Amino acid sequence: MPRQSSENQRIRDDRRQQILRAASHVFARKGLAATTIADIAQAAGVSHGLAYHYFASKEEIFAQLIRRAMEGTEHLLLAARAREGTVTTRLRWLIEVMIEGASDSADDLLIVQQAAISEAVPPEIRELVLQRPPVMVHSLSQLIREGQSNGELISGDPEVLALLLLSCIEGIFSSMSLRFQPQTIQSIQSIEADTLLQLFMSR
Amino acid sequence: MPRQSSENQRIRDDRRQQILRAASHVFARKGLAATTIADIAQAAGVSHGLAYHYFASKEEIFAQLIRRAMEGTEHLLLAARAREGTVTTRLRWLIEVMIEGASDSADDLLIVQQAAISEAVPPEIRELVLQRPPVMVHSLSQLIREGQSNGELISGDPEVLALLLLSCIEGIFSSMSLRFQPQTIQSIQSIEADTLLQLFMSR
Amino acid sequence: MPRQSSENQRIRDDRRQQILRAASHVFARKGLAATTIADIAQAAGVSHGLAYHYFASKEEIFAQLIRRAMEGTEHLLLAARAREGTVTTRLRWLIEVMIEGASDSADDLLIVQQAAISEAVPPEIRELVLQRPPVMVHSLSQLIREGQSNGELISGDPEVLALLLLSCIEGIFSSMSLRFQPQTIQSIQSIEADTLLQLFMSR
Amino acid sequence: MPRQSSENQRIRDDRRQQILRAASHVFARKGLAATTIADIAQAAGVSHGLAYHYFASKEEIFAQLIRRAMEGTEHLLLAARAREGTVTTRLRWLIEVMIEGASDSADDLLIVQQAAISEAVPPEIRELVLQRPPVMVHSLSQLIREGQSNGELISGDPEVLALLLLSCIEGIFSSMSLRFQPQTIQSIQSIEADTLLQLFMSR
DNA sequence: GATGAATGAGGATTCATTCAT
DNA sequence: GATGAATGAATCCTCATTCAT
Repeated sequence: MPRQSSENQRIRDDRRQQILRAASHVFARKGLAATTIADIAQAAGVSHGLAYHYFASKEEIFAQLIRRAMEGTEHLLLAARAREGTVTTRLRWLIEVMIEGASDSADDLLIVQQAAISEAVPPEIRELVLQRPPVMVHSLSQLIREGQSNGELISGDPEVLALLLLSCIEGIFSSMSLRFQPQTIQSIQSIEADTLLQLFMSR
Repeated sequence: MPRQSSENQRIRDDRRQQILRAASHVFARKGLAATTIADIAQAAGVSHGLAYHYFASKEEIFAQLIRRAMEGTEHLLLAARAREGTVTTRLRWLIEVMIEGASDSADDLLIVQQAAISEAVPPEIRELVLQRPPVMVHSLSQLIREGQSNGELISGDPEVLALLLLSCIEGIFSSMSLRFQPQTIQSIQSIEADTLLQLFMSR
Repeated sequence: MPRQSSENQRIRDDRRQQILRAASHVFARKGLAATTIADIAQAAGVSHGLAYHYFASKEEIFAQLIRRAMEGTEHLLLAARAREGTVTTRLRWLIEVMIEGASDSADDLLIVQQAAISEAVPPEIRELVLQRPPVMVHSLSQLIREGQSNGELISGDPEVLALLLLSCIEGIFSSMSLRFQPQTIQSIQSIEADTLLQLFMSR
Repeated sequence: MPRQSSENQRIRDDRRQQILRAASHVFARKGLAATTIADIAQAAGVSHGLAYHYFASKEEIFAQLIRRAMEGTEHLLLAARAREGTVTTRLRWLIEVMIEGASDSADDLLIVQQAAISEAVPPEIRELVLQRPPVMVHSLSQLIREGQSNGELISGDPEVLALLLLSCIEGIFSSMSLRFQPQTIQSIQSIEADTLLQLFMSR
């Protein structure tokens, strides 16, 4: 008698997650090109054949991770803009949330960064990745514009300032992923939001 | 009549540079693993066999580029610390010089970044790359400490502040390499140094 | 209540036939090596696992098809030789029956042809296939000999003439399987038997 | 000093031929799907890597063989139609030449046959192969028509008769390739042309 | 009986590296 | 110095086959 199809579905879902999780870890450390399917399968504790049962190719695994990694970030900016309070407060919230989240999803961040850097990733994935920053810059610039009009923030091209802030955050992410000891991360998180904010506050 | 050995030497040097330049370009775009010797040779306009006259392996080319890329950055910090003027002035100079330099050596920066991210690069190269940031953080922290003691800069763990500044600069480099149109870079360069400085100035 | 064993047997037989029929179709179009068990299972509308309930391997399915395909042809020659009438009449009957049958079992014919051509089919199957033609040639040569001795047929080595006839018939089969539109087949069938006969009639 | 480019060209041509020759042999015996590049390389006495130096893929080797195999056949029919003499004479010449040629290029013939049979060969190659027969049938039918109008040949749809003749020839080829001992081939060649002709001569 | 998840051997293909010329 | 033919290790991917359910 065949397995119940619901049971099968559960197995499938489990395995997919298991493989994706392992892949995320390995891709983050080695990059797309240097990672072999065997690496991923071994990290996931399955045979490499099974990886192909669930994903068409190494690239597809990578693509799915990228998609998953980018889903979250979108909302965050909209949420920040929709909040109550001064622009400064909302910006602080945004920075805090992003930096807190960073340590949870360090692998995802590294993967997205690699995808952004390397022309070796398939074009359709790259487009996905390269599209996002301009969108985010634009969205953030709206919030900055608002802060400028009520005098909270310094003047200057809002798009440029938004890019500056996002770049700094990205740089911090990168440092955190690569170089921080867990205990250092704590102390950083507490200091950064406030300090970064100084960048933009008028005085 | 055999060619003069000095003439030979010149040819050798030219070829080496030619290959390194091409390699820098390709590695920056594709990463170590995804770049083939054939890619490099083609970009340099030589046969792939010739690359092995001048370099022992693909990794060695990569390693040489990394070494070259990191030579400059060392001095910069020492130079900043040795300068005349207030700490603020010296920090501004440092940031300006780094950001100006960035657009000249965008390829180098991307390569170093990849080397830092990816475990796929040979250990001896990675060590080289991962050693540097702590050294730089420490060196910069000395300057910050000086600024704190005379009240120019805000208080806080100098190492953490140094890391924060370097991370921001790195994030900006990354954005510049990947996303800026040439004309945008101009406007960014003018705004950033001053703005970034605000991070640390006491008020 | 367990199913009646006769009922079970019927199901088993049905499934076997279903799989063999599908396999015949797919093998005829792709050949042994290029056909996957998944192809066959899909064409049969069953899971690929089930194919292994009924057959030990892909090769065994192929072998069974070959055996089945060759069962018929044997009798035909004996039947022709045992018939009443002139040799010419009996030859005409033989050719007609073979060519009529061809369109019903085009898939089988293509499979046997592939088995004959390709060294990639397992030796024991190949032997089966390669054994047959000599036997058929010999059997047919007896009939031809008879026709020669009573002056109906032209002279010449009976074995060679038999081979010639069988080769022509095979060539026609092949053309019919591959290239004819259904409607063309009709008109061919009517013309061929008589025309082919001319090959051998003395004049 | 690099090798003279003419010398290189010679080597390249030699190797290509060497690989094609070996491939022809192996493909003829095993078929496209069951043949591995390693088989071909080994038969050619080169490494499998080298095969990829000269050909993009297994399929490309196969395609080149198909193209080569079909070049000759075209001309033959035109040549036959352009000859002097009765239609009967010209037909005999055609058959003789084809059958003589067959033993020289048995491998090519088997390959073309497989390509015609199997859907596993890439579509663009298959089209090439399936295009030919209709063209040949039509061309031959012109000659037959001529023979009918002057009473040399029996009546009947010229296209059908042309197909019949070509099918017989193909069947004979097939038999010759697969089953004949070299010495038998001789005796066959002498008998067939005349005998086959009988098919079509009016009486 | 029936399903499909799981494995791993096998085969296509790429590419770093060597070496004769 | 320079070229590119040649090799083979490494890697992607497919698919026959097994087996728990």
